[in-house]
Formats: sequence, C-alpha cells, structure tokens
Amino acid sequence: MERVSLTDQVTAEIREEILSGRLLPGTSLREVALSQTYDVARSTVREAVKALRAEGLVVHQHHRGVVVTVHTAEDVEDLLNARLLVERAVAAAGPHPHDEGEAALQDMAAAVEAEDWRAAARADQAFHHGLVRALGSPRITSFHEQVQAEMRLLLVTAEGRQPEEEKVDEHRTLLDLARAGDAERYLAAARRHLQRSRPTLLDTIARRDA
Amino acid sequence: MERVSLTDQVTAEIREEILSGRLLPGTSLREVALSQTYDVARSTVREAVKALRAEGLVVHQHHRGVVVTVHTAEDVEDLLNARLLVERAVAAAGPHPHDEGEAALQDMAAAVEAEDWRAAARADQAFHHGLVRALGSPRITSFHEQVQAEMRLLLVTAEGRQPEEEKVDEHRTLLDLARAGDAERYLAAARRHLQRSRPTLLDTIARRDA
DNA sequence: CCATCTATGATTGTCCGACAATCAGACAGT
DNA sequence: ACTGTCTGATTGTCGGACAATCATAGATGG
Repeated sequence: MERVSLTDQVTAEIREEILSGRLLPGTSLREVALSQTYDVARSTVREAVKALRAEGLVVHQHHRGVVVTVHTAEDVEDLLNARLLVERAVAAAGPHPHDEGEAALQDMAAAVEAEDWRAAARADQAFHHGLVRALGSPRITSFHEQVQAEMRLLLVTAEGRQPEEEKVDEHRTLLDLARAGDAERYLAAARRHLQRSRPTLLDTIARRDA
Repeated sequence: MERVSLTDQVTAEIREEILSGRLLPGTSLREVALSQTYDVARSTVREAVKALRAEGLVVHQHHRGVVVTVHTAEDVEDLLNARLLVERAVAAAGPHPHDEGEAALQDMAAAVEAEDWRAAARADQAFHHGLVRALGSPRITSFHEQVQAEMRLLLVTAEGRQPEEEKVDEHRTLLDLARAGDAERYLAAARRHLQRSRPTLLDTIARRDA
C-alpha cells in the first residue's frame, strides 16, 4: 500500500514548508533538527534535501549545509526569461479547448471575489500551468513547474495584496487567444502580462534587502 | 584544496560512464557493486545516483533500484519538443556575435574531416549549446544541458556513422542567421534541422527493440 | 582600541553495520 | 501449464561513529 518512499514524503513535506512560507528564504536547514521534527534518520533527510537542490528551492555549500534560496534581481529576470520561453511555445501551439485553464480562471475569479489572495495566487499558477500542460510535453511541463515553484518561493515574502484582480481580465484575454490559436496576439499579451508582474517581483526582493 | 564533495565526484563519474556508453540503457545500477568499484560507502553512491535521477539519466522504482533510462519513441518526440522550445528563444534573441558557436563549428568541421565521429557529435552539441548559452539565461542553459544529455544517452546506442557531414552546412546556415538576428528564417532552419535528426533518433530505438 | 590568532563547539561529509521490506527467480505441487 | 511458497539478493531506513570543516568567542599582541 505504501507506494512512496519515506524520503519522497519528507521531500514533499519540506518543499511544502518552504513554498508555504513557513521556512523563509535564507533559513538554513540543519539536518539533525529536520530529522527530529520529521522523526526520520539523518540520512533520509539528506536524501530528501538533495532533491530540493535540483529544484532550485535550496542552495548548497560544501560543509555549510543547505539554505532556502534567496533570489536576486538577476534571478527574477531569468525566471521571467524562462516563463517567456514557455509562453512562446504555448503561443505557437494551435487552437485548443483549454478546459483546464477555463476551470482555473473561474476558481481565480471566485477567489478574488472572496478576497482570498492565497487561493487566487494558487489559481493564477494553475491557470498558466494548465495552458502549458496542454502542450502535452512532460519535459516542458516539468520545467514550467520548477519555474513556478521558484516564483512562488519568491512571492512568499510579498505576502498578500498583489493586484490579482487585474490579472483575471488578462487571463481571460490570454485564454481566448490561446483557444483561437492566435499565436501573435497571444504572445504579445503574454509578454505584457509578464512585464506587469515584474515590478511586484523586483519590489519584494528590494523590500527584503531593506 | 578538495573543493568538491566525494558524492559529486561519484555522480560525475557515473554520469560519464552512462553518457560514454559504458553503461547501456536498461542496465540496473546496483548500489553495493558501485560502492565497491568506486571504493566509497553505499550511502555515498545512493546520494550520487539521486542526482542522476533528477537529470533523467536513470529511472527509479521503489525497492527495485535505479536503471539507466530506456527512452521510448514518445521520449524522442518530447525531447524534440524541448529542443524546439529552446530554439525558438534563440531565434527570438537579437543579433549576436556567437563566437562560441563559430569555434564549435570549426571543431566540428575538423572532426568530420578526420572522420572522428565521436568528436564531431561532441562539437555538434557544443555548437547548439553555445548558441543557447549566448541567451545569458542560466535556467534555460541548464534545461538545455539536460535535454542534450538525454539525447546523448539516446544516441549512445546508435554508435558512430551518423550523417554529421551534412550537419556542418546546416550549422553554418544557422550560425549566419543567428548572427544576423533573422528570427523567422533561423526558426525555420532550426525546425528543419530537428526534423532531419528525428529519423536517426527513432531508428536507434527501433533497432534497439529488435 | 583594533587586528589577528587560536581554541572550542556545532555541523556537515563520509563511513560502517544492522535489519525489515520487498523483489526476482527457483522450486514444488497440483 | 498454473499457482503458491521458499530462498537469496537488493533496497530502504536506521543509528552511530569519526574526521573535516566552519563559525564564533575569547585570548593574544600591537
């Protein structure tokens, strides 16, 4: 019945701990402490953390352990680059129903209505991820997941009030263009969409450094 | 002086062992055997192999250990998807000197002249990787590295005689277009380039299955 | 008072040995 | 030929051990 290894479970728990903001960027993860909180052996924790390293959520320095990644302005630019890379592929894909995107869009609208910004942000990512997954490419999907995870980590310090309201309309536009398969206009809209998120991202790291 | 951990060294050695074809796809990596050949502890081997899992070079099944990845036809299609994704970004980047690509192209021509197909294949990948690295995006570069590594593993069973000669000319074209920043024609040429490599890739897995 | 060196403790990197859980293959019985 | 059981091999996880290294405070010297 237990289909997953303990190591993978711990990996998931720590990842969730990071992405939910309970472990802030810069926090150093000490192996013995983790092994005690999760009640597993140190070697298990080590293996679990190794996986997070590959995902870019933690950085590792020899004999100094792992630290929750502290992103820089360059990282923000690079993540936007990566996002644009993927959006280009979405744009180039032909017309597609995008039911998953539609559902996520509805969720997001509802969350905004209820002023549940956490849920709104989650639906926001689910929307984009839905469009990407429709490409049907496991590797692109996985790459996008990693990028989104890093972005989520980045925004974790910018708690709450982001202008998610405006995003709903933008997503509506994106969804319509993606459904129609209008590559050029989709790409243009996506580019604007990314550009608009840039200040928020850069602001969080600027505020953090102060 | 020893700046890298033992684990990372072992990871690199096993990776090289796989990509050079000494460990063929389907080979199962037994931990005790590896720990003996590299004269390290089993735990060290386990951590080393974990890293290769994230790179897609090995697959892991619970209580069954790790096996060098055996790619399917779907994997080939997906890898080509991923390659195209990156090429789109290269195309969209403006004009660029691409000195690194030029150097790799020269290397490749020389290798083809000398009929050193191993070196030619290496220069082939170095060429594309050079164009990608010129984008200046660490995450895209790393993604491309992973895709190339998988492709290299895929081709390891197709020993030798690929039509690398024709590729030199195609690379010349690509390089010129990339330098000029001619997005449309670069993308078209890159797409053709990828399409032409598809039969070879599919053939290797077809031949393997027989 | 400041800079530099040193001692100390904490943490990581690696190793070892142990044992239960699980798997693969042989074997036996029907 | 099918099914179930046994056995050996391998993995997953554990706990402990020790050297190497880092961080920090305190001692030393100017």
